[in-house]
Amino acid sequence: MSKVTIATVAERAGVSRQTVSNVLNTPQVVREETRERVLEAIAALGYRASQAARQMRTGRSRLIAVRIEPARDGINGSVLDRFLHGLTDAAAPAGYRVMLYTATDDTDEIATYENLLTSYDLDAFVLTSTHHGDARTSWLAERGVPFVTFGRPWGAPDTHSWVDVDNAAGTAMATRHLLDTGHRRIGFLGWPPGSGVGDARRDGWASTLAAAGVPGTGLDAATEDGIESGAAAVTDLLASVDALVCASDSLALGALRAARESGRPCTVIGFDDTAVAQAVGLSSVSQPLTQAAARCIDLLAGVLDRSAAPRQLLLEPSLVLRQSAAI
Amino acid sequence: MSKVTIATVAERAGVSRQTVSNVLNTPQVVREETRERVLEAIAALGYRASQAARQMRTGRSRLIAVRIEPARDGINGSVLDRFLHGLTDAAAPAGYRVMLYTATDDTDEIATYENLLTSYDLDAFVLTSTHHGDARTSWLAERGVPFVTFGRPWGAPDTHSWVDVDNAAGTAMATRHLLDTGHRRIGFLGWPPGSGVGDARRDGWASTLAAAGVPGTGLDAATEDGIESGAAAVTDLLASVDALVCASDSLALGALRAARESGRPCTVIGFDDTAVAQAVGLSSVSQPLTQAAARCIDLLAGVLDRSAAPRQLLLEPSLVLRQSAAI
DNA sequence: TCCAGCAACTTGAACGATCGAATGATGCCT
DNA sequence: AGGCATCATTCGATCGTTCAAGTTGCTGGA
Repeated sequence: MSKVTIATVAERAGVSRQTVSNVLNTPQVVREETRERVLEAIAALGYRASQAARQMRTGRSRLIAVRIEPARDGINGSVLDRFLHGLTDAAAPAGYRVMLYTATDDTDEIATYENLLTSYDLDAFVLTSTHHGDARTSWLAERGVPFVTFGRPWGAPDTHSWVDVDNAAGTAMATRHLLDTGHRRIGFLGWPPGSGVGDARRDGWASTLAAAGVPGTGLDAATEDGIESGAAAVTDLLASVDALVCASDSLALGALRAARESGRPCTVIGFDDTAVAQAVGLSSVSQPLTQAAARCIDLLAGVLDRSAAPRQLLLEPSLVLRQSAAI
Repeated sequence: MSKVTIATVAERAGVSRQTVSNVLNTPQVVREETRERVLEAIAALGYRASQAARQMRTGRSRLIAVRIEPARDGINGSVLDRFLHGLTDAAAPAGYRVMLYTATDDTDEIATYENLLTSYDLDAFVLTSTHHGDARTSWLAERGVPFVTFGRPWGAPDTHSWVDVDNAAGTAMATRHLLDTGHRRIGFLGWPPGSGVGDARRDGWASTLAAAGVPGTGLDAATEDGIESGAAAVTDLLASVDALVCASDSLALGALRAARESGRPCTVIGFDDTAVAQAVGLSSVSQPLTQAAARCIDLLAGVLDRSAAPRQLLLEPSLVLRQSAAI
C-alpha cells in the first residue's frame, strides 16, 4: 500500500495530473468519458487527496475551529457540549472537520486566532457565548476572517451571519404555560442585568405577564448562576409567588430546593433542558442545539463564498413539560 | 501584513532558510549568536511556521483525532465530554491540536480512520470506550498508526499504551465507606455482565464485602443504564438492603427514586460524579478525567517516538461524599 | 606544508496538489 | 481550403517547509 498520489491516478487513467485535479475540482470542464475513466482509477487505487498539499496551494484547510470551555464541572457547560456534538455531525457531510481550542478570556482567544490562522490556515471560526461589546467579532471582521456566531451580536449591528435561539420566546412560552395552568403569582429568577441572554429571558417573562394583565412587579430576583445562589436569592420571593420561571436549570434547582426547605409549594420551570432537569423531572425550556449547529454550518457555506450577504436565523425553543418532583 | 515565510525571516536575519529551520527544529547545531539573531527576527516579523508546508514535507500534522459521541442527551455522555475538555487543554501545550469525528459504530469508525489518515495525515488517535473484542485497536495496530486508549484493552494483551481508571477500586472505596459508616446490607446495582467496566465495578463491591466477611450474595441487580430501568431493577432488592453501590449516576438516581417511592431509607452511592450527582447531593465515585486526559497526551509523546515501549497507567478514582438528598 | 576532521552554514531538490498559460483537436463558417 | 473560435487536455511553475548533500573556514596532527 504505497503512497498513491494524483500522479499515480493520472498514469493509470492515461491522462495528466491536471485533468485528475479538474475531475475533482471543476468536473464540468472535463469530457464525460474521461471523467469516468479518472473516477474509476481513483476508486481502484483508493486515492484520496492530500489535505496538506491542497492546503499549501489553496490556503484552505477545510477545518473550522470552535472553542471548548476549559474543563469544569457544572450543569450549564453541557449546553455548549451538545452544540459541539451537533456541529461535528453537521460539518462532516459538508466536507469540514472541527478543530478545538481553549482560551481563558476574549483577549486570549484573539491571540489564539492569530496562532491558528497563521499556522493552521483555518477556514472559519464558530463563536459561542457572544456578549455585549464582544471584541472577538470585530477582530475577525476587520481581518476578513470568515466566521459565524451562535448567539446574536448583542448591541452591535448585524454585519455578520449568526444563529440564535429566541430566548425571550422561551421564557414567554414557560410563563404562558403557567398562566394557562392557573397560576397568577408567577416570579422570575435570573441573572444580574447586562447579559443579553439573561435580559432577554427576563423580558419574555415580563412581557407575557404584562400582556395577560397579571402583575409581575417585584416578583423577580437576580443572582449569579448556581444552585446555592439560586436557593439563597429566591427565599424571600417564595412568600409571594406560587410559580417561578428561571433563567437556567441551576437556578431552577436552587429554587426547587429552597421551596422544599421552606415548605411552600412552588412550580418551577428551568432553562436549557439539561441532563439534570431530565433526572429530577424538572420542566425546562429546550434549545434546538442540534438544529442550531446545522444552521451554523449552512450559514458558513454562504460566508465562505464571500459573495452571499450575511444572514441571521432565530430559532424557536420548545417547552419540555415534566411532573416537577421536589428535589 | 503580507505573508511572512521562513525566507523572509532568513533574509532579515542574514542567514539561509535552512538555518532558520534549524533554529526551530534542531537548535543545538546553530551557534548561540546566530540563534539569537534568528529568534529576534522571528519575533520582530511575527513569523509562524505553516503547518501545511511542514506537514507535506514531514508527513506529520500535529493533529490528534478523538471521537465525539453523536448528539444525545443523557447523564453519562458528560463523562466523555469532560475527558475531551481535558484532552484539548493538555494537547495545546504539547503542540498538538484536537480534531473531532463521529462514528455510529466500530466498523464505521474504522472507515473514518482510513479517511482521516489518508487525507489529513493525522498523527494519532485517542480512543475511548474500549470494550471486549475491540476491532479498532487491532486495526490501528496492524497499520502502525499511533494511538492511545482511555480504557484498558479488555481481554486483549497489553500491546499498546493506555490510561484507565481503576473502576474496581472506585466501587471498593464506596463499599468500604458504607461498611465504615455501619452498613451491613450493601447491595450493588450494575449493568449486565460482559462489559469490562461494568464487571470491574461489580467486582470492587463483591471483593470488598468478601474481605470484610459481609455477605453480598443475591444482593445485586443488573440492568441497562438509565434512571427508569435502574428504578425498576432495584425495587425487589430494596427489601433486603440499606445501602446501594451503583455502576453509574443514572442507576443511582433510579435507585434513589425507587427508595423514596417505596418509603424504605437507603443510602446510595453513584459513579462518575456527574452534574446530576452534584445537583441532587448524591455521593459518587469521581474519575480523575482531567488527569487521565493529560496522561494520554504524555503517553502519546512516547508512542510517537516509536522507540519507547508501550506504557500503561491506572489512575485512582476518589469518593465524593454528599449528604444524599432524597430525589 | 598538507590534509583530515569538524563546526557552521548554504544550496538544490522534493513533498503533492493547484493555478495560469499553452497546446492540440474539433467543428463551423466563409 | 483556410481561418478561427471552442473545448479538452497538457505543461511548467509554485506554495513553504525539511531533507540530503554540499561549501566554507578553521584547527590540529603528521
